[in-house]
Amino acid sequence: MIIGQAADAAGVSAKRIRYYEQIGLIDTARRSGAGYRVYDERDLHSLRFIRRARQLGFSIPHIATLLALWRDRRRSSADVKEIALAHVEELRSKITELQSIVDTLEDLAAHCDGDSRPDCPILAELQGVE
Amino acid sequence: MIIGQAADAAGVSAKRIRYYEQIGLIDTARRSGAGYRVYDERDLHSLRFIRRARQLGFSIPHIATLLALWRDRRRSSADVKEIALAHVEELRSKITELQSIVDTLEDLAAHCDGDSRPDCPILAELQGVE
DNA sequence: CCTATACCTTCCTATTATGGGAAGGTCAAG
DNA sequence: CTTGACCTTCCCATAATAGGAAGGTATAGG
Repeated sequence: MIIGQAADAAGVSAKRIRYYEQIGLIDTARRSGAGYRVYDERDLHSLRFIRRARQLGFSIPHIATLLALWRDRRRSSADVKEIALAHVEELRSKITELQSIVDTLEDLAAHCDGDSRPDCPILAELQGVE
Repeated sequence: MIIGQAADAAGVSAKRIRYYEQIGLIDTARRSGAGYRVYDERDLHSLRFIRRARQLGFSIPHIATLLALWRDRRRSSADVKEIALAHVEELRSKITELQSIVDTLEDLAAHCDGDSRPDCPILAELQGVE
């Protein structure tokens, strides 16, 4: 299987696969006589694992750790859980931050007439009028 | 007032001010005899406006528009409100997305023993075991 | 056998909004 | 006149890709 086929099968772009190889997230692929990267089912499993982890918002360094744990038969589930929960905490903070922005903007927008007149609490707030 | 003072007064770094000038978000600063950028109160107002807008998560292109509206005495508040509400919608989608990841991870973590044994629903999910 | 086209390769650029740092000029105080 | 704290420009790095150029390869059809 060459890179385009692997990309289709794993649901990632060929570009990404090369990038993951370049940064060392996946092993250097074997090459065909013509220099084409060659993949097998095991590689697809890794690529799919990476894709799912990315979809869950894990960073590539975190995924590197998760991949290592995944391959380690003697891992402890506690290690995995710790990474996942730390990630959840990060996401929660981000959500809280975004939510507070939403609240602020909605409050401002609610007091903005939204008509053709120039008066606007949103700009007033940005301007720093208390 | 030179850049370091303006930076302190406006609560942004000197680097940022130069960057904002470079990309055209703020006007090219006047220069002193020695070539130092010189700022006045009006510039500080703009920089503070930008800082607050960044804190509310507006992108620089959006801020450019908001700044233009802010300076336009004949603006309509509807234009400002529209940008703000569109931004709110983006934030909401992002929050929803993050929240769904949090829900997934918490569910998986709840079923993960988190002990020294290797069994781990989190890795099982990433692996694609249904 | 030749050619088209659909791949593959590497390498370089761009994205977003900064931060870091080097090399060198300037200014104020002591 | 030196020292230190500024300023200047310019280049590099970040995270995780996408896009594209230039050139090699595999395959199918005529």
